[in-house]
Amino acid sequence: MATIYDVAQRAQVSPATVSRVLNGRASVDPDMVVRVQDAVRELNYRPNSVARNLRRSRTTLWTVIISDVGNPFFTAMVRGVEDVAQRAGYSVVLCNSDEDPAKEAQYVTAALQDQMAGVIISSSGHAANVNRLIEAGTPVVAIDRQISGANVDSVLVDNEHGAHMATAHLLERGYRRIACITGPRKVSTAAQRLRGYQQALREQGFATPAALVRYSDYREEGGYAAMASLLDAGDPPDAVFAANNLMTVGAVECVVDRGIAVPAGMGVIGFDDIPWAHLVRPSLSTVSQPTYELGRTAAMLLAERITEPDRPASTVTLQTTLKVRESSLKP
Amino acid sequence: MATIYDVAQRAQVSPATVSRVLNGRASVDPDMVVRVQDAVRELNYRPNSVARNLRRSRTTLWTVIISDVGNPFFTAMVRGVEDVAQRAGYSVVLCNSDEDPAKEAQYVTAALQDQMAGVIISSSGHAANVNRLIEAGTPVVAIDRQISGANVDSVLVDNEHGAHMATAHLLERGYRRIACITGPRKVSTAAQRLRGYQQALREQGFATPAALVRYSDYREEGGYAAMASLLDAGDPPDAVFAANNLMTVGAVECVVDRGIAVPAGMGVIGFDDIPWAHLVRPSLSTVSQPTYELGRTAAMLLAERITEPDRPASTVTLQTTLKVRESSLKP
DNA sequence: CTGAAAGCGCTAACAT
DNA sequence: ATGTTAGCGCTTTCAG
Repeated sequence: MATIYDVAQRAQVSPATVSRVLNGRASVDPDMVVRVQDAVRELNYRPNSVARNLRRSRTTLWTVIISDVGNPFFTAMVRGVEDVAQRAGYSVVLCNSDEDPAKEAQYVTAALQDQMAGVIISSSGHAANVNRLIEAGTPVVAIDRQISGANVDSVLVDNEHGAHMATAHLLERGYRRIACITGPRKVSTAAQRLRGYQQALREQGFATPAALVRYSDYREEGGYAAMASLLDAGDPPDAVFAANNLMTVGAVECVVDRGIAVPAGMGVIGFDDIPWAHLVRPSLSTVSQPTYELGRTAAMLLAERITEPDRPASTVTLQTTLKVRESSLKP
Repeated sequence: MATIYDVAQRAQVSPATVSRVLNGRASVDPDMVVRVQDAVRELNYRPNSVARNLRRSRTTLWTVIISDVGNPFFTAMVRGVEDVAQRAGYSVVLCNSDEDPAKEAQYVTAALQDQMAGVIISSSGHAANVNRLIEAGTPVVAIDRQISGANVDSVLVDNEHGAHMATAHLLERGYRRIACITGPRKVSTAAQRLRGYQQALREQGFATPAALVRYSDYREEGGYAAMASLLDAGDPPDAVFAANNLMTVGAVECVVDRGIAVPAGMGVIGFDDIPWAHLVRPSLSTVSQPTYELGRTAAMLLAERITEPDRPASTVTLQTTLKVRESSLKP
């Protein structure tokens, strides 16, 4: 690979001048500019960004830490991040923590070592990781999941409200024993969606027995198992609200396997869409999230924080929408 | 951030010794090892990998270039890559080319500038990009899509055979006017799957009229449009083979919108699974690919090429499986 | 406006 | 076995 010295030599100028031409930061004699550009072309010179990064002590890389690449919710979100990142001149390193705080910690360490320009994180719960980044001065944005005990830019959705809508809708349709399958205890969205569910029940004068609540893992298998456990317990539910898309799929599979009809024998509604929800029979009612927009917003917040490191942290909350399809329509 | 000099000073040794302890490359006096380790801990020292990379003139980053992050096929593949990469000490930068050769070229340029340790690419067709990498000495593995005119390690599936199985299955079930919706002309998988389809027809003595073939874009909307075009032409098909998962979904949507029954009025089979194919009604018959394994294999090949740059390029072809579900069962 | 020179933090000869 | 030293390729003062 040609270096900046090769270009300088060929263009009969100093390396400093080549650098100036390349970065357009200072004014350079037009003749020299042309000579440098010619030399760059002739040598097929591309600046070595590793050297540049070392010198500037920053990179043009963002780390995005999500908890499940297998979940279309996160990939759609990442798409939103990438589109903004690319436009702003950053590349995105995608990291999959698998809901494992240890893996998450590893990725945070890597982000620190690699001098990442910024981090967007959907944290599995512990504030410690995020605080390490903040202390090191790395710009961070929390996405999808709140981080208690860290003062950080955040992009969230109205989880409580969404869960409330879903539950109220089931009540309105005549379901009376409504169960809730929520996510891991440490994850903010799990707690908030559970709270929205409980509140909707209470408002209508219904009890919120713990027997109808299951904490699970936001995965398909977890949703299946939780549903099985609800059905095996005495006095099973007549409807279920599942706190994410994959668990909804798992729950439906379980219900189908048991030969229970949806929505007649069991009403189902889930938080977050799955692709092709409309092709599934019965089609799945959901609380729909602005997934792509979530990513875009986080990316914009990160870009802003990078240019203005000292402004106060802000939290953006996006709205969810109730999508009533067949699975929640009690005949 | 603490540097290696800070650690050296605190441990009363030279920076070189700290480096040796950290990298475990040479033998160091046990006492010093302990002193260094203590200093590292006390200063919370993490090596700056940008500096390390510059010095070693290589990084521990892989670039994975795929054509659609929104397609679960690619994300599952990436999961396979990541699992192997992480174990081998590499991080993965995921890049989304959106089937756009220009975007792909940008990412290749970035990979070159950033001194990426290796690249796994599902190319949109032009060998030029891949050749730039090879000429620069960057280890490359082609995944999912063949690159003609480049001598490169490749991991593929038996596209022709898979398409052949799908088409033969439709014939066997009694469908007689079978259409094919394939991918972009430049993409190797599109050509191969089309060829498998044609061959199966010819073997059974059927014609392969161009009127029953559509080139599309491997996207849901494209599948929908291609199906619409097939239905609007005179003498419409009684079955369709779609060359990827998203186009299958689009085709089914179109058929449903037109009020045609699947599989009675229209048989449908697709290449590559979609998640929850079994929940969709009618459930979709598919040619299933070992997606995760594809990623794993590519990653292993890349790791091997990095350690042995001069060995001859090899091509691994994985098998596909016919998954007969409801959508292809003519009553 | 331009060039010389100093380093960013680390590793790998080389010397001891 | 350990330390000294010279860069990796680039940007950015600082002089001129």
